[in-house]
Amino acid sequence: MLKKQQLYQQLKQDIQLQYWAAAQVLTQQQLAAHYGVSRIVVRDVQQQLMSEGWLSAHGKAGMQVATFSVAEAEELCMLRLQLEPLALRLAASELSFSQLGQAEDVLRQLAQHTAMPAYQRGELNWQFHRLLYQPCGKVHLLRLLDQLHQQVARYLGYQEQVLAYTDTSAAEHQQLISLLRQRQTDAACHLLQQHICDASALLTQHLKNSQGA
Amino acid sequence: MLKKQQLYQQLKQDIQLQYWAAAQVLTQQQLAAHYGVSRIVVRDVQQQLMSEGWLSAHGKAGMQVATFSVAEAEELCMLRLQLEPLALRLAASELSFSQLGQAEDVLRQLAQHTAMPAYQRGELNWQFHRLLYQPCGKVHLLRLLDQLHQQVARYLGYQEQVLAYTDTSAAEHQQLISLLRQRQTDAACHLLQQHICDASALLTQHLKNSQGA
DNA sequence: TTGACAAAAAATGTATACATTTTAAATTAG
DNA sequence: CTAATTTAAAATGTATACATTTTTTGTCAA
Repeated sequence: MLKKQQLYQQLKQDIQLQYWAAAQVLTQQQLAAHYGVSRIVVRDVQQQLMSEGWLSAHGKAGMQVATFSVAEAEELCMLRLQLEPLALRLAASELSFSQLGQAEDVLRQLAQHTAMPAYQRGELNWQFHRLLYQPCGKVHLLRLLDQLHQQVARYLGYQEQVLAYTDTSAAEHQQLISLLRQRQTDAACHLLQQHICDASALLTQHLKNSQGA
Repeated sequence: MLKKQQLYQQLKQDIQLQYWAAAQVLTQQQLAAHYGVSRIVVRDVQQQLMSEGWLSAHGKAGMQVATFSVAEAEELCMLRLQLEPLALRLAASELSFSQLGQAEDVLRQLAQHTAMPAYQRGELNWQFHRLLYQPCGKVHLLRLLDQLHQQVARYLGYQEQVLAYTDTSAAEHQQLISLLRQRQTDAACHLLQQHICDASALLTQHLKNSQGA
């Protein structure tokens, strides 16, 4: 029960850290040998990672490490832009002060531990957003947003550039909280929209830079 | 390679036709024995169907046939309402006349073969919509809409009541095509929105009825 | 040299077998 | 009789083994 979950985490991270290069074709046997597990486990993880977009089918046999494209990045951002404000709007009236407090605690963690590795900051950042959406109570929407976040995280690649992104947004995060506390839903949603736009711009810019290199 | 796909189709259909009742707990062994395949195949299919919402995890072991709730149905409809007009808007300018023609052919099939089984009509209905969205070129969005359609199909349960739904919408479908042909994108999107609203109302009504029974 | 075809190698799909975990039953102490 | 603990049964996770498909290699004829 742990082996599968373990391999899932490890393989995903190895893809994100580009140990396995984008577009590289991997075989079940290769992975099974490399990680010291049976092919069965690899198959399970493979299917999961394929459904999450980390791997893609490659012909009749084999799987390919997902590649990057500006178009895909823009699509992901567009979907975030479409769905996250919706989630926030649905959640806003349900948000308890305790939940807002939780979200603020996450922000404080981000502010205090400036030396935290990039991927951890990324996770905390999403945790913050997620806490705000949670009370909307729409399971499909929330799962969808989780998937989108994963995809975007793949693009960010846990690079240190993410720092710039999370730092810039710290002020916006605080403002978002205070708007929500005052139940100014419209303003909060609008700010969130802006916030996602900014993040999107940084992502596509980052992507264009790294593709040029 | 066919056995897996075969079981996938069969099991999904059996769930939809309520051979396996909602909320029923199934074991791998049970299914393996019933369908005459190895547990490995069942595992693969199980994971796929879980990610598509037909099955849900049930404690530490076992899987449960997904249940129905008005809230979930409404959420699915809301997401359709949010995303399908978006897809149509993005696709509208790219839609070729040949593609519009294809869509019309599907409509004609629906109109001619009135005795077609409900599930086939449902598939054709989605094929029509899908053809209109396809040219938007957003792979994630399209995959997402496919998943949503699957979920809604699960709710419709291939019951004959679906007929009412598809019949009512025939006129709207034609009108949609003609608006798109004239590149009246705004009007087309608005009509689509209306169309989905109608379908949603029928779905939730159908659900409330069948739950009362 | 090149292209097609045949044979070998490798990879995947599937089944069986074993190990571990989970669930159910049974026994016993209170 | 109830509750807790132990024991047995069943289900799942994982590995190995076999069958089938896919890919590659190598040979031969044009």
